[in-house]
Amino acid sequence: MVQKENSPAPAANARERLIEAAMDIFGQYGFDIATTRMIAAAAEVNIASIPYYFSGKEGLYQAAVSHIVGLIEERLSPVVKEIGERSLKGPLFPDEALSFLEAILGTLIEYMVGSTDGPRFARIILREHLFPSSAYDIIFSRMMEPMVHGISTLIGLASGETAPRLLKLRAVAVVGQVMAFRIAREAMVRGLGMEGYSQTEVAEIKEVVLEHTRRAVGIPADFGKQGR
Amino acid sequence: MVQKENSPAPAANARERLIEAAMDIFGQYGFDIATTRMIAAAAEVNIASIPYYFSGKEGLYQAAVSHIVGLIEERLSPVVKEIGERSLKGPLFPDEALSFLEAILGTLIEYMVGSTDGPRFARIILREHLFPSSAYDIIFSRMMEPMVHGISTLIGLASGETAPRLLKLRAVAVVGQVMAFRIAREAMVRGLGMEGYSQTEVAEIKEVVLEHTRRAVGIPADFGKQGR
DNA sequence: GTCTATAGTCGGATAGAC
DNA sequence: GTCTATCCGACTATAGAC
Repeated sequence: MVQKENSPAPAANARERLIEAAMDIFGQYGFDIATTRMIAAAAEVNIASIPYYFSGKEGLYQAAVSHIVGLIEERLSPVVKEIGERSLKGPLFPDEALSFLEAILGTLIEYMVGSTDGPRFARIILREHLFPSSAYDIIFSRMMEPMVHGISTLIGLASGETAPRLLKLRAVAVVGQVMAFRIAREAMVRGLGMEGYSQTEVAEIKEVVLEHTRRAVGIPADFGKQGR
Repeated sequence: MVQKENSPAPAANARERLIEAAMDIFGQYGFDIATTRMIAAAAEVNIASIPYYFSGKEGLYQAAVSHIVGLIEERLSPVVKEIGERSLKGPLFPDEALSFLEAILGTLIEYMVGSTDGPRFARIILREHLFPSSAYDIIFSRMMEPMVHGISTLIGLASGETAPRLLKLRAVAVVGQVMAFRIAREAMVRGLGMEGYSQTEVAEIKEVVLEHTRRAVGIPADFGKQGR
């Protein structure tokens, strides 16, 4: 697997390198400012590889979005799996549903707001919501739909609320709080005089969002012993 | 003020027409996809007028952003004015602060989520948060900073909370809920099978956000008679 | 102050050698 | 499968007539 020391450098596995670089560049600049030249340069791969492997810039973009969604699925999979296994043994108790909900939101915040790569990926996701492209289908069907469905179900189980529409609205509002801190990062950074969120800030954000969520869902502070 | 019926059509007040069209086109397509040709065509003005009046595409964009911020200021000005006048007579009571807060959020939701032009403008605002350009200063200093400051102050007065940092985080989370419904519009529309928000949906959204806000801020349901 | 014509730049995709 | 060279198209901005 060692590369030739000579100049041209064949750069094997160009496909993977391109996807990696594409997530980075598209995330940083957005679809239309990012150029295939930038991406090829970052991947240290020839520009012609892009139409070759992905039949164009747009194909590469879709592949990158798909990969990002995969990363998020991966992050959430432990909790999702746990919920699945627990559900086999019968319906969740409210306090269980609540702690699953908190686990999901916590993971989301840590990844989308806190980590170094998450925020860049979050930009792509959010951008697709503002200006949906052909890649939005991937985001909707593999990420937004399952997430809103899952969260509204958990809110229902935790709160006892049953109206599905109301639950969906609550779920969107709750997820929206998480996204707000990603979107408002710029304003927060200026207004609070930070330069990006540190671990402390992420912890504070998590605390506020989880507290709001518990309250919004109508769960009293002394919950946990009730409902059984 | 009547125009010549002849072909070339001089198109007076080109400046205003350009700003009007720019808000529309930039809002619909985003800065880089929107072209000066589109805007000039929509404004029924010659392309060369753009560098002439605004010294380029970017200058026109800034002018459009500034105008949008002005429109939002205008929408909120009645409440802001009322708060200012009331504040002269002494500090606000908690229930007064709450109802001002609700008025502001309600206006925001109606305009940014519900109305026909608001959502298009909201796209520009949100986009600037994801990919700040030279126009972000305008948005931050004339809109985000005052809004977060005002809302966190009102939350403080309504809830009795005093820690400024916590209040700011709460304010961002609360505003984030409003934005969530603009961002998630696409997903909501698909997931709930609507096509755009109707008046009914806007009312539901308003109800949910205001309810969450009251609860998040820690105001009991039977509030209003307390604190005096 | 508004227009036409054009210059100058750049990005994406293709052709074809290796 | 990777590379070089090149083409084509599109966009912004400028020059200069009216």
